[in-house]
Amino acid sequence: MKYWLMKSEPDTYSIDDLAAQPRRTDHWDGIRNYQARNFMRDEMKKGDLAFFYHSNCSEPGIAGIMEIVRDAYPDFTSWDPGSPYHDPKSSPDRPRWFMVDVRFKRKLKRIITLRELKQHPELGSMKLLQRGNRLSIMPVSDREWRFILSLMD
DNA sequence: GCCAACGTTGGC
DNA sequence: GCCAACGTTGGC
Repeated sequence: MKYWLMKSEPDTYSIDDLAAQPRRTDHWDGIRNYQARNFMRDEMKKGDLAFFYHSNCSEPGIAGIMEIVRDAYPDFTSWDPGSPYHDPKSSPDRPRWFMVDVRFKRKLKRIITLRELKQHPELGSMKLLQRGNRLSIMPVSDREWRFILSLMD
């Protein structure tokens, strides 16, 4: 079982939006970066856990935890001309982009902000904190996962 | 809104 | 295959 961090802009889709879905489950669409896609398609598996990270907002940070409940499958928004995520190079026959299904597990008692994460040397090698990092889906090590959760104690 | 850092595109 | 131009991400 692996751990992940997945970013979303809360103005577009927040952890509360996920929690409000039927069965608290939704598909994670719109990933249009190859590295993020490859993580999702090749390594992410049903049963994995992920931090829901709020990005590009007033308080960037980890807002909660969700579970991957379906392995990657083609992102159908990629061939929907009406979708903001439309990619003319993707089709049902030759899907270029993929998504997984995620289920809300819980919100953290408080948001663990990016600013706070940066203050811990234990997290120095975390991908999220690397210079210029723009990946929207990235692995989190077991140690980092446990350490981050311990910050709330 | 600014802008650094990056990824992608496309001419050559 | 190179690389300039462009578009996007995301913190601040």
